[in-house]
Amino acid sequence: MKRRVTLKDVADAVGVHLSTVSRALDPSSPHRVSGELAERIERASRALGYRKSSAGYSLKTNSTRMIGVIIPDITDPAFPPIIRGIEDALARRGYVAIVANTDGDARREREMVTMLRDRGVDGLLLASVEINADPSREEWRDATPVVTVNRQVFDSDVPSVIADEAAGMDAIVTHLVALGHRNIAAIAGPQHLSTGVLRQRGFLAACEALGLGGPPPVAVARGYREEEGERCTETLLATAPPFTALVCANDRLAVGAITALRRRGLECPGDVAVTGFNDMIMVDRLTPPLTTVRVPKHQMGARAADMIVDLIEGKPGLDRSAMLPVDLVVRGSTARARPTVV
Amino acid sequence: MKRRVTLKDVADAVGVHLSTVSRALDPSSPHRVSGELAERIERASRALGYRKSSAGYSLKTNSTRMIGVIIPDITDPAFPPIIRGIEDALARRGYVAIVANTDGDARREREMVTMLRDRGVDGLLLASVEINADPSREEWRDATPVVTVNRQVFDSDVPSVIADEAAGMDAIVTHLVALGHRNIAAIAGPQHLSTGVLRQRGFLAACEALGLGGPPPVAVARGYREEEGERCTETLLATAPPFTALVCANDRLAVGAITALRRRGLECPGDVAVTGFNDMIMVDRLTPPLTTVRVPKHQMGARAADMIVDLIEGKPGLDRSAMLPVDLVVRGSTARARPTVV
DNA sequence: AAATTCCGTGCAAACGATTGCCATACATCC
DNA sequence: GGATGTATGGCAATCGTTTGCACGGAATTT
Repeated sequence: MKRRVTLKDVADAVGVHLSTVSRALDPSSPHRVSGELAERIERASRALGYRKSSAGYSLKTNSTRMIGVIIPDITDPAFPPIIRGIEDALARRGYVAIVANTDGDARREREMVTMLRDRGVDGLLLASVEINADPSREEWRDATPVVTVNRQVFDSDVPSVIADEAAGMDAIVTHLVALGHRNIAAIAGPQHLSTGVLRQRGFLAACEALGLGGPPPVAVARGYREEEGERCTETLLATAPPFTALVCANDRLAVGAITALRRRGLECPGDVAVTGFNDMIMVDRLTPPLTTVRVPKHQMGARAADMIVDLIEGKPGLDRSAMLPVDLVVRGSTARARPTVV
Repeated sequence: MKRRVTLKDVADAVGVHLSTVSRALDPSSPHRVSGELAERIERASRALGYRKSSAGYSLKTNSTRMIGVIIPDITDPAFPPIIRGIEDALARRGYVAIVANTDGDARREREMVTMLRDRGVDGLLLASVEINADPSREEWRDATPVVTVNRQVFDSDVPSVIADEAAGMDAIVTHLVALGHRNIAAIAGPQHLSTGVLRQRGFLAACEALGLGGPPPVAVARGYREEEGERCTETLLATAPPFTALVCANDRLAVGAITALRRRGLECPGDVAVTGFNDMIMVDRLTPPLTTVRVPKHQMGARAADMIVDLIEGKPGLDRSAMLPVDLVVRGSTARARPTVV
């Protein structure tokens, strides 16, 4: 068990003071050390295998170069691509992520936040937030920078990076209408999440803009889960006027919807067209492949990561928030509407 | 920007020395402090909002309570459940994970390892290892405990937690044979990964044990990806003798196989039965739902996490390695063999 | 030539915790 | 009653950095 190599060790090897080594090794030091000496120090430190102690560094600078990432559940296919984007961008800037799952529980979210702050994270990326501001969050926001990703809190100045939900919904409805659909129903997402309300608003606005008349039937899901998609579909089938297309707030809901439809003897897209949102993994392999909106998940995570690091390092900071463009990806779950309505 | 509360602050508040506070707050301290005093200290620390500085703690104790987790790609649905298991178990014991992706690149794996060690992780969980030992790993294994999860390195004493691959394959082949299949082909996984070779061995052994005669045709995939499943299926279709069942080393390969089969006008399970391995998310929603082997992913991660913490904390350590039982889950992608062979 | 600025380096004080050792006080034992 | 323990608490060293300040000498200015 050999002792670790410290600044002092390489200082002694070169014959200078350890503070000089510290400065020589920090390229951004305001205090320059002569070129030749820096060279020798560089060599010695490499030869001895010196590695800066992150504990010592953190203690002194009060910076850990760690970012806390809080998500509902890493097991939901919607999140891994975002996390990957975060990790990639963070790595480029010398940071790492610590991710924590809340399972959608607000209390657990608070626990995770304090746990992460205790660990000294330099900033927090929240993919778990609900639309109404958490008052306890305001207390520490000045101490720990926060940006939300994929979701946002309404009526608040917490920076966020989200997708252009409205544009996505507009693209979907436009597509459906072009296929001849006039009777469109929807399954909305949970209304305490920004994605849920923004997508629903977008859907409604698009229907209105395209002159579909009267408010379309919508069932609202209690969570982005397949079973909820099934339940909402049953409800719609039982209570709503006949429809030829079903717009779902998210891919998993759409998957559930197709299951429920099929169980009722209705085929997709033959009898009813179904659309998703997100373009998560595997939906292109379903039968039928799902028509959906691709949200730039990796880019979204990366952008949020860059944003929080900018905030932490006091960089100029281009924008305080970002809304990323989305693409409609047409696959097999949408087809021309049958002349005869179901 | 108010200064953080330190041990000294609460010590001053109570009127004792800070070392006493340190002891009072550490339940496992061998040095006991009187009940009444401990009580007052406890109260004061809570009142002042004291939180131990993890930097100070780490510097002094040389322990960060962080575990590095290295995986190929968090975006592959096979890994999030394992990671979740790791995180849950780690959290129970006061640790957190830092996960890094390698994209299957051995050089990147080494980079990530040094990055994590530089950050001072107390241990490493490797889901990225290949079967042949990395000599560079041996150097630091005494300094940083390692356990591999989901995969293992052969002929080495690195502790590992894996699934019972052989039993899984045996269950599959047995199931298929019971359905009347006699001509079974297989798509094996990459042979530099333990899952790849173990599952193939298991498959071959099962075929032999069930007296299927001659070595069955197998194509080996270069990676656990859908496209590889497609490619291997094409190969098999073109070069192998006719088969009624196709055993795939993993779910994603199976998904690709079904796609390729369908493209050739062959239906699953009507014309050929297809099986996967892993039971990843969504495979129960495919058409047909996939028959596969469920590996206890969450438990696998949790077990590995507990194992490495035991190693770190010098706990008795029950076993050095573990092999978790698996279950066959029969769904729609397997059916009775047609009398007429394809 | 004297005065002023730089530049490069060393010194030492933090940062916040843990822990071996010492001191005190009191109980216990013979 | 003296010796020996046994709790309890204080002291100070230590972990490895960063960084403000001092200092000497060289370069530049007046």
